[in-house]
Amino acid sequence: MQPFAVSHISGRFISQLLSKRPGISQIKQIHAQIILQSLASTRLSLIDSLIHCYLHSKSLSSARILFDNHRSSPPPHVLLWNLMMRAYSKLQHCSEPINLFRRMIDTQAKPDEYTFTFVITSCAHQDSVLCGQVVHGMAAKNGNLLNLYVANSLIGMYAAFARVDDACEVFDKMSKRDVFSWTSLVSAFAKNGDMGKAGEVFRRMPLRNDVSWAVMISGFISAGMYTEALSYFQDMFRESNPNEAVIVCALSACANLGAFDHGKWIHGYIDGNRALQSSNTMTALIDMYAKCGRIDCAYLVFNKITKRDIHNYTSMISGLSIHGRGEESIRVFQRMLAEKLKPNDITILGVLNGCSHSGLLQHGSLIFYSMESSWGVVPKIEHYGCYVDLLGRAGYLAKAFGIVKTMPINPDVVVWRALLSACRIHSNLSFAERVIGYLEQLDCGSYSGTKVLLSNLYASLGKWGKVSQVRKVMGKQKNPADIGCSWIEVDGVVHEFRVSDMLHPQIAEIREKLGEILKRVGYAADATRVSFDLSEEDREQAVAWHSEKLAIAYGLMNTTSGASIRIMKNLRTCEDCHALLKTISKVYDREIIVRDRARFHTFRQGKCSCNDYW
DNA sequence: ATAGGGTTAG
Repeated sequence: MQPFAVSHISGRFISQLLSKRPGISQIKQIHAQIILQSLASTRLSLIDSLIHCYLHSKSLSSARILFDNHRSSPPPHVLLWNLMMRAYSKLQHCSEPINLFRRMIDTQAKPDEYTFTFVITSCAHQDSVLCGQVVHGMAAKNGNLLNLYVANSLIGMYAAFARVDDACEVFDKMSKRDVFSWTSLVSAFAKNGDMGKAGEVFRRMPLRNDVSWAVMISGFISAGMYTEALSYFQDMFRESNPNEAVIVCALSACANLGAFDHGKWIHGYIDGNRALQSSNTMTALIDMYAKCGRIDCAYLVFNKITKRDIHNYTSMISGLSIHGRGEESIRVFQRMLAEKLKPNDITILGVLNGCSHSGLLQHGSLIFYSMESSWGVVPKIEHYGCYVDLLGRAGYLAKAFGIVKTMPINPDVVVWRALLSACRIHSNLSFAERVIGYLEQLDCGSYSGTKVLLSNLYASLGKWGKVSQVRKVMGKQKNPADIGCSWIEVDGVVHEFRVSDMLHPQIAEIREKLGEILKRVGYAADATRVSFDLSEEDREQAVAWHSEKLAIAYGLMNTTSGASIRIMKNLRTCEDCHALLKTISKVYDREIIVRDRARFHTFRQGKCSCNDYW
């Protein structure tokens, strides 16, 4: 039977067509012609070009079929292996480049510097240090280490594994380095949490670009050094303009610091740059405003978005939740479902959190029990933690304990803490002791993490003998990151206070003001309740120096324009401070908003918005 | 060819 070929097209002409990298529908027509005219057997290079074209139009599966078929008789050219590997190495968490590399070695094909760059990159995407080291060795044997790209990708791979020494070794042996080599080395130190060294290398760089700045700024953020992140963000403007990644990072720093004025400035900058207006920046803006205590501004950003995606919704829902606006959080969630958007695990976590803050047991239970069947999201440990928290806060201690005992994942410290927290809220010591008894029986590592909570529980019930008993078992395990630390933003400047630190330039003034406040509100600190981690001698000083109180003093001293003082904190508001804030809000007639980790408490006229806290 | 990103309960 004759093929339907309308006219005969020469192999040479097809080759020319393919070299122009046509679109997918044209490629398919040309592919059909090659089959119809049996050109594949006479001109093998046509298939190679065809694979090249399929890869160019991102049709990886079509390319793969052709590649696998023609591989047998004359083995494919290195270029073709490389092209296939490059395509797969663009996908993260894909082991195909390594599989292809193995097959390539088996067919006696000789890898070149391109091959190694792709394979090394995908070793970094994979979680395989060992694989990377083997490939490193092979590249060395092949004499490809002198290639700039190969060495750069090696530094990048060791950076991904936070293997600083290996990254340095490759870097030191290079004869020529570019901005990629330097940036990757900075990234290695940053991934390792050593921002001091990262900064050193960063300053030594002969040339920096926007990515180099992004690596530093995001490094500071993962290290929890938000003030430093913002200061680098400001320095950056002298050299280059921030890109989307940097903007998102800077907004995250503002969110963590509660730096509203700074965040607002960045918002203005985004409004003036079309290139920065993306779903990512909108999501980060919503999050920033919510975490700065300005849910009204978060709404404004959210409502202005024309086509809202799942991340925008997630950010808005979580924002409403930390503000204790559970009903609204559910309403936005339902609006999202009506728009046929499928929630992800974090969206569900956000809405569950909203339910637990607002005591919406029924809504929360419904979402928790149907999340897998309705949206295909398998409950993770975080969701269990949230649900246990929801049940516990609502007073269903036995039901919550039942969930913990029967859940399919091993409960972690967070879950136990949520359960014990609920016991504290409902002043149910005997139930807490039952939980502790159960935990001791299990004899697992999670017990130690709950001791702080148990001691807080005893403290809130005035059982001081029990408190010191538990504290003794805990011993000294002070984590520097957990030391009391508060921030307050006044006129665009973020002021940071730590327990017993004297670094603030106005510390003497603030101290004086604090003394005045304490006297005026008739406040007597109960030294037995604060800072058990400190020695006896330090304790009294620590009470007076407690970072949060310093921040309040500074706020009262300097917030003259508005009635409200906003304080952001990374530690649990301690009990005596809570009492102090109530008194101050009454005596000074100020509204005080405190952020405790991710939750807001508003103090107004001697009352606190959250009644479940103590 | 090689480097960088947010949304998470307590």
